[in-house]
Amino acid sequence: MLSVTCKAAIKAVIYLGSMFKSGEKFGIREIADQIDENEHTVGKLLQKLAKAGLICSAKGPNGGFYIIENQMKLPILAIVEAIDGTDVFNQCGLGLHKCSAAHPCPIHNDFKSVREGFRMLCSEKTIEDLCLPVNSGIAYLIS
Amino acid sequence: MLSVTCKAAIKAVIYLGSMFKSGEKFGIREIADQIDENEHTVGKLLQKLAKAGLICSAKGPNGGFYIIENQMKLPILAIVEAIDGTDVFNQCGLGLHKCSAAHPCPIHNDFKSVREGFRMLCSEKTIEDLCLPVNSGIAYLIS
DNA sequence: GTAATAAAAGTATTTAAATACTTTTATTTA
DNA sequence: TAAATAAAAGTATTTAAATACTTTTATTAC
Repeated sequence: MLSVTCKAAIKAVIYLGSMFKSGEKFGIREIADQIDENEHTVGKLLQKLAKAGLICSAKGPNGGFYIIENQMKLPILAIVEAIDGTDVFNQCGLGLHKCSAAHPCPIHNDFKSVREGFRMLCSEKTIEDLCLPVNSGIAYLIS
Repeated sequence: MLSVTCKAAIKAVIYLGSMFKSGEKFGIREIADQIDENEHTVGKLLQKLAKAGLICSAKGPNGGFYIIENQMKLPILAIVEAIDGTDVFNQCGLGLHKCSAAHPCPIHNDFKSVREGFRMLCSEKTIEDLCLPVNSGIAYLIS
């Protein structure tokens, strides 16, 4: 569904969100550790997210990544679009390059429902929403 | 969601199914052409499907691949399992190695619904079902 | 203003999936 | 039985994503 990098990005942002109240900034290494993902992959993706305005970053001593109130309100759709693009939400279930209601593949409608369900999930859940269960200890970013 | 190879496999089997009544056999090249997929990829995948008993094959002159009545009754789930395995139906939406109701990721339940929707689609739709719209010209295997 | 810190940026390597190529085996037909 | 055909099988290459490494830039603190 989503690339490894994109799933890591969502976890990274939820991690920053769950630490929002601390007012601290977090380094690449620490974030990677907390979400059990590759440090280099996390470094690159944090850069992209910062450039896209989905998180904030600060260079130098006591620098790192953090998130602000407005960013907490964003749906995870914003992260998916920034990292993987919008293809996930449009691609044909059987890989037809041009699959549409007018020229459908044999599973067009059923797969569309699945895809729409996923899009719904991504557009309805905000970072803030997903931080709640993490902060209350009923959901995790690491196994 | 599914690998390129797996999507090609489903299309290949639907193609064979849609040609079922002809009683003919079809070569790798022809199948690849009809579903607009790479010839080599299709060759490999047809071998796998034949070995898994999801389609039939015959060597030599007038040989090729074909499908029999029983195989038409199989759900496309059988193809997915043979090519991509069962991971698609179990993997965590955020990539946690062990994500469960007891130790869930923040999108556990919502993603589970999406995944279950897809599993439903795969286990309910048989080759036969998906050949119908293709044979009546209202669905396509190629754009 | 110098040293230390940490992200930004650019480049290189690794890995797995996809694609390509080659050889072998089974089957048919003449 | 020999030639032709087509899948089976094995190996090699390519490609894109992931991971690794290096250099640059900005910021802080002394």
